[in-house]
Amino acid sequence: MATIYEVAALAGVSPATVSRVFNGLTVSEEKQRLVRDAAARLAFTPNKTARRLRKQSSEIIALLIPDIENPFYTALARGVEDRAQESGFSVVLCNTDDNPAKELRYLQIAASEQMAGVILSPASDEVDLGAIVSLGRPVVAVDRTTPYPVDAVKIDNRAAGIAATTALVEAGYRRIACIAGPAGIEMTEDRFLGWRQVAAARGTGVHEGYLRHANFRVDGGHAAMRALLALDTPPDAVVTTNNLMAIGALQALAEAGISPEQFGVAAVGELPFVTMAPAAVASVVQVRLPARYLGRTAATMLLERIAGDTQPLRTVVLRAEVSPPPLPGKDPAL
Amino acid sequence: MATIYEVAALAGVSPATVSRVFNGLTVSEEKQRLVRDAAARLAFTPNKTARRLRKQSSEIIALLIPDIENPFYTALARGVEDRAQESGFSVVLCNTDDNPAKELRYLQIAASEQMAGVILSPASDEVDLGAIVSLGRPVVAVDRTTPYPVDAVKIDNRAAGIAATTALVEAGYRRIACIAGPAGIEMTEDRFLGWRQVAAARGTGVHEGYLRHANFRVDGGHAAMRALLALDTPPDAVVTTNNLMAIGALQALAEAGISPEQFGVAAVGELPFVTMAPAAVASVVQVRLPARYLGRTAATMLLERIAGDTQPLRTVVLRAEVSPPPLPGKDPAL
DNA sequence: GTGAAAGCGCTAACAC
DNA sequence: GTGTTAGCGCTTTCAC
Repeated sequence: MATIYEVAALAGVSPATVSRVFNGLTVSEEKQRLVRDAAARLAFTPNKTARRLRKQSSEIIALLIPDIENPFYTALARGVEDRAQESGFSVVLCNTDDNPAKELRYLQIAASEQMAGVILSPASDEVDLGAIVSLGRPVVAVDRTTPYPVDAVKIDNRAAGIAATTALVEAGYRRIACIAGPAGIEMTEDRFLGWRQVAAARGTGVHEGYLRHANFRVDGGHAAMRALLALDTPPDAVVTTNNLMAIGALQALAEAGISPEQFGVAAVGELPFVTMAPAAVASVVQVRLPARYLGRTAATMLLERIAGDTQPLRTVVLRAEVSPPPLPGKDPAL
Repeated sequence: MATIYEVAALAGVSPATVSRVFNGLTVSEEKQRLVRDAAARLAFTPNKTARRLRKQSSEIIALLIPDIENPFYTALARGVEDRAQESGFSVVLCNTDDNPAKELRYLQIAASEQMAGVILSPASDEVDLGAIVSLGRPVVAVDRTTPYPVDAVKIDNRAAGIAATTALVEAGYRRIACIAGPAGIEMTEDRFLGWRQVAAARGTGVHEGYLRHANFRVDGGHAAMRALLALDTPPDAVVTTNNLMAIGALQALAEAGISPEQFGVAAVGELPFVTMAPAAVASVVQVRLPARYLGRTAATMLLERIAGDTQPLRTVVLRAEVSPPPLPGKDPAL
């Protein structure tokens, strides 16, 4: 790989001039041409590592998500990546598995790699952002929050829980259960509080055992749904606080020979890749979360901070909406 | 961030000794202790950027995939990441969108970032790996191949296509169509050649218009299936050469009021997140591709090359298998 | 076993 | 507008 010195020698200018050309600083037309020609002839690419060492910062942002196999997070990642790319940044995707130890390790890597900033969906409230923040690296929390004072982009989770539950009530269901995520994560707690609020207000009664905590994955939703069906007075509908648990619940229902037309299912989140009959799909309430936009917004905020924006901490709250499934063959807009 | 010099000063040794301690070179017990204490007190973390500039190489590998929202690739990425992590490497995930321009850009980034190696699923045959290879960076092609001489890990695609089609023939279907991916990608061509071979051999006859090329996404499969159903003599079964197009096909069938029990569907690839009734699921033939293992194998090969392995180029071919769906609630093993 | 010193390739003062 | 030069923090000869 050619260096700035070789280009300079070939072009008959100083290394500094070559650097200036590649950084868009003022250089005479004439020398600019000489430099570009020489660079092209040597297939010169600036060495990012040297530049980073010198500048103490890079054009890489770290994105820490709990589960790369959850379509919600891949859509979010997509949003981050698209926005980052527009500004010439690259994204390193890190999968934390909701494991605080992995999360911490990635934060250390982000620091020692001089990454420009971090977007993360914290695995737990205890995540220690102190080290990275004190390094002056901007951090944005996305989807989930953290007690640490950083910018955040989130969903109005309470409203989402309310919307999901209300839709079931209005469809005539009266014994509405809730499959919530692990206790201790504000995002899922807000969603199930929305459920509880509606259940209490509408007098549908919150039966004993109608609240289930599960992991956020398909198997968690599946097991929880089976348990609900095994109750003495099983529910006639269920709200899940994320997308994958809804899949698990639907699987358990299918195994029990129950179609979604007979049993109310509402998910906070969008079901990925549904292949059910249109009527069945239509009967599943989906509170669509703007995952991609969430990522794009987080990236935008982070990039602003990286650029030196010093306004007070912000939390952007996005509103989810209950909506019909998108037409097949249509890509959901941004 | 503390530097090696500050640690050295505090420990009363030379910077070189600090470096040696952190690289596991021979240093006396005594000084080792001093250095570690000083490092701990200063919360010292070695600066990876400086190290990389000096060593001309990093512990980062680039993974270029066509579609991060396709569960096949996220599973593959998962395999790469797990294996990389075991060796202390990080993975940068890059989404090429099957766009040669994006792919090229990422390859340039990989080079200028001194990444240790590249694993990629080429967007096209024309991808130019010359630059990165001539830099001495190892490259492994995964899932898809490239004319360029690099290591590769792939599926026996012809066999997969044969298996999918044979299963439909044995189930009694006689008018079997094929929804293939874009022309010009060897992976999908091999799969549809498997289909054609069986169709010809079994005398099921390859009707005019039974072969459809589509993009690899859900909408592509959906449109292709609709077109097939609109034929004068529509097929009674279909083989799709990837997972997402199968989803699209199933959606189109569902819209037409046709259940998978009535119309044969075979997919090369695994349907993600199925929520259909067990009987319907069972009637869909899925040729399961070991996505995660594909990724893990590619990562292993790459890491061997990075470590200096100079054996001749290898291509590992993995065999897919037709199998029943995994039990719900079970995570597919590695 | 340990220290001194020379870079890795780039950027940013600082002179001119 | 352009060249000279001093590092960024680390690894690695080369002496000792």
